[in-house]
Amino acid sequence: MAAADDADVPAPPAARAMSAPAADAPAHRYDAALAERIELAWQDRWEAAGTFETPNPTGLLSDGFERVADRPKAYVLDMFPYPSGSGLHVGHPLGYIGTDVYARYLRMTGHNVLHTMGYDAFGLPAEQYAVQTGQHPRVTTEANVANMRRQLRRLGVAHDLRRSVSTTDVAFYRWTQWIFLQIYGAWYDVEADRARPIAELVAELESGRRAPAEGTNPSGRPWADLDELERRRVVDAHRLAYLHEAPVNWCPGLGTVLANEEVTADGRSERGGFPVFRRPLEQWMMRITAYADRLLRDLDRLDWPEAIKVMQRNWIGRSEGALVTFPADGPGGPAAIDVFTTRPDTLFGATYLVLAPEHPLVDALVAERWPDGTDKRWTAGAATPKEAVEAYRLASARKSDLDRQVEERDKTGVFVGSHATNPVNGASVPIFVADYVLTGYGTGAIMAVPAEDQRDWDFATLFGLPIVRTVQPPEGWDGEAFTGDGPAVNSANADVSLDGLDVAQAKRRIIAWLEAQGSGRGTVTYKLRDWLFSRQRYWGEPFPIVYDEHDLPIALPESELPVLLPEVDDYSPRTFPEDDATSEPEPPLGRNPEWAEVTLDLGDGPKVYRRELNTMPQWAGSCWYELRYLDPTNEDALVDPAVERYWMGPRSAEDCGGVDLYVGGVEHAVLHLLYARFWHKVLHDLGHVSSSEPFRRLFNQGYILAAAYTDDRGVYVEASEVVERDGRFFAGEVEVRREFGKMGKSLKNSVNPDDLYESYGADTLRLYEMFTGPLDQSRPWDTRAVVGVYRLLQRIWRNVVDEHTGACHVTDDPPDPETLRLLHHTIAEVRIGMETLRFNTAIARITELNNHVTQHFAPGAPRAVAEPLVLMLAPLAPHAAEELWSRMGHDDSLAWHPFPVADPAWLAVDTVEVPVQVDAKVRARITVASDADAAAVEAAARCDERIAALLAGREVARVVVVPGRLVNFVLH
RNA sequence: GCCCGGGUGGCGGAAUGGCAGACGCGGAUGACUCAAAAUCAUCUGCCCGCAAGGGCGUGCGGGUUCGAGUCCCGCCCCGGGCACCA
Repeated sequence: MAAADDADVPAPPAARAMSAPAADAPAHRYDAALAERIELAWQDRWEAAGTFETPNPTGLLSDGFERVADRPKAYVLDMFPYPSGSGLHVGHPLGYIGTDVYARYLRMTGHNVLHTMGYDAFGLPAEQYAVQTGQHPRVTTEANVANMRRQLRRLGVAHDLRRSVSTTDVAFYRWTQWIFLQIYGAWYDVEADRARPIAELVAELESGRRAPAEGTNPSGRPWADLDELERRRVVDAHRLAYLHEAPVNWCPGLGTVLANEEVTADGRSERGGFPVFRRPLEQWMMRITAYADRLLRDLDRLDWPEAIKVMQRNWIGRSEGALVTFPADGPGGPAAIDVFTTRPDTLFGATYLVLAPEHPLVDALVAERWPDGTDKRWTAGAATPKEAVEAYRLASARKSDLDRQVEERDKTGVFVGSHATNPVNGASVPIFVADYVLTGYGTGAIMAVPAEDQRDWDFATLFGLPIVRTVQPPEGWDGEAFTGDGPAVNSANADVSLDGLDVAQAKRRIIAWLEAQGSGRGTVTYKLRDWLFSRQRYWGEPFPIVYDEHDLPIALPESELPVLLPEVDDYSPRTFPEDDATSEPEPPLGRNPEWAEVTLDLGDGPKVYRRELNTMPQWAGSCWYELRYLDPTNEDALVDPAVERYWMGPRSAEDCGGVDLYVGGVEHAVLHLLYARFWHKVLHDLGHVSSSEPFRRLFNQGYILAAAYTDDRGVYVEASEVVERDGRFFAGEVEVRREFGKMGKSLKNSVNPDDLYESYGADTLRLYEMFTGPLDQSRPWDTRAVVGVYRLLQRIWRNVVDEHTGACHVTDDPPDPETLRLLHHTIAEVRIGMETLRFNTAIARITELNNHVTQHFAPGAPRAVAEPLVLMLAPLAPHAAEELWSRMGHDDSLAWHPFPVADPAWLAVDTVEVPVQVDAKVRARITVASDADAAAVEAAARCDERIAALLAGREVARVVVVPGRLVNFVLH
């Protein structure tokens, strides 16, 4: 799940931040050196005491559960990071700090909190980094994971480290392979609307209760008449993981094929930006389309940002319409062309058909010669339809998606030489091949209605095809295709008339008619395609699949798991010039011939089998890691069902269950989040998990942006080396241009957290990142501004600890009522800030309280204020808070101490200051009893000198009094 | 083109339809200091005014309301997603 900027060169050392400790500073001032001592000491204590180890209700990790058994549970999760070779920059931990603050707050408010962090360590970038450094990917990956663990520990995040996993751990990927076997061993029962074990399908086929599903039995003969191999093929065609020969996204520059989701809109690889070409290849596919409707429907049950839901809805792309069959006369005899349309109401205006170049019926429809009088524009100058179609197909296959984009969508195509019949009016319509019709969507064939579809209009105009309006455009319409609503026209035959109906009515009537005629039916289509699951890569999970002498796949039994990733001489992928569309994928696992063939006894005695040489995509591990965190040491199951039910189970009949809070970036809106939902639903259907969704609540954190600088070639220069002079920016003597962008290697504007620890400490870094804005917002990094929260910590410190002696100097003086009112208001507001993930406002309220304490009680604060203040600080700056707590005489960690509760008695106030307005402009403020009624407040307002002067001699038209809020005198 | 977000001081950002700019950075002035840093104190939206005070202010234009940053309509700009999906 790595973000795109993670391809890997070690970062240059970032600039040293400033702030050297003053030579004559008091010995016990809170400075960076003291912060470091405190932080390292508390990190050791937490670890030694197992402070953040979270017990399960049962199983290996259940020690101590009785202590938390009556607490509500909370599962807080960060998106699985990829352990980058260059380590963290200060942008990465924004979300990790946020979840840590929230999780610590939940623990202090009485929850049993599960929070840990693992590593998505397989995949392309790890492999590329290893290739660059000449080391085995396992070596570099493990070193990167160790470095990231060190950096996170230094940040003070309260993770349960016993639960930390890496996708590359054999003990982890064994279960990834096991889940693959479950998916391979399942099929989708459309009537039951869920996946079921494949054995149940076989039993139903055997018993005759069920016939093979449409498209799974090419011979068409009944199951009973099929031989063993034919039966295996039929069963395999039902599986949720299946082999399929189809055009795939081949990326020569990366040397692998990619999923649709990994290809950008302009036809390039999301990672690396290399061109992607369509190329037919047999690959493993995941039948995610079987879940399209449930993935769409269940979005309504999720507490996710609306933007993400919209992106998933768009990606799934449900559209309702109709399948219509057009009979055709091919040279080889009659054929039937099924088209999908969302506008069956426009059928009377269909004046030609278009098939995608790869459509399987094209060959059967190509005529021997051009019909007499064929328009020259339709032939592309070819002597015969066959020549024209072949040339066109070749040309479009050679185009990458990028090329198709560049050509500004000028319509191209050729006539195949034959005609079809429009079922509603018997009209003979010409059949074209054109690449504006896509193979993978609908049926790969359309009926073209130029009057109501702009694409068809463009094509019809270019090729001189007839245009018949079937929806009356409004008065004064001067556009081309009309896609709006209006009364149907020109839409009647002897049997049925749509004329005068609106679009929705016309659709219903024509679908009914088509169904009665047997010419079509209403149907639903999705944009979502099945997920291409094979990669020609070394650094991924091997498939638990072998092939027999018939080249048919066989699942390895569970007892053969894990299938270990073999050693090979050269694990680097075979890549090609990035535009070499004709290159052939070559999986690196094939370089170990001893591994590639294996002798096994799978029930028929020892036989030689050929192993699957592709590996799984990086997404595989992140599809289920949240389940493994629950029960990471379980060797008998991916997760104990009782443990899953406790942490992720539904809370009510309507609840989908899942993680209580999932925090990560928007970039995973369709990739990871869709794949993970799909796997989770399969596991749910097969009875392995009780939750039907993995992530009940999703929150997108913003990014840390930072200034980046380009020279006059537009090349980024190292931001830490740029200096500002008179509002202009220079790298050495060269003037550079400033811009702002997401912090990362590509913009050369990374800031290393290690430098911040050295200059200020981890607590200051944590506070700074939380203070600059609400968690879901991106914000620019400004090293100069870090000092603000550093001062806050120093001031709090000084209110508790004597800077010169190090002694605690809190007093036992009772605070005055004003202070207590402020304290309890602060508690109430800090709680709101914590619960809404707006930690910036919580920090602001803490700052105000501390400023008040400084002004009224310096040098030492009353204990009755200092203690709740420190407890409120604890989730945000846990080390400093622990240290202060301990210096105030407490032996135990405050991590489990109850969070302060606001006393309602102190939230109520005796008097309030309300503004008095004249004509909605504030002219005075008066202080009144907080329970004063409207008449009393108005009377008090009229008594105010300034107000009295302003009202003197004027007629008051109206008086608005909102008790406790304001008074407004409205004059004429 | 379509679909989402978002426009508030020099900057990051606060504001259940009810005192716009909390809190912080930056800036100014002062205290301490030989001096500087650190620390502390005061001020700091813009304009007019010596002041008291007044005027203007939440992208632009309208509307609803006693009252709009907040609600409604129409624009402009910025960021993101999708893009020949029939």
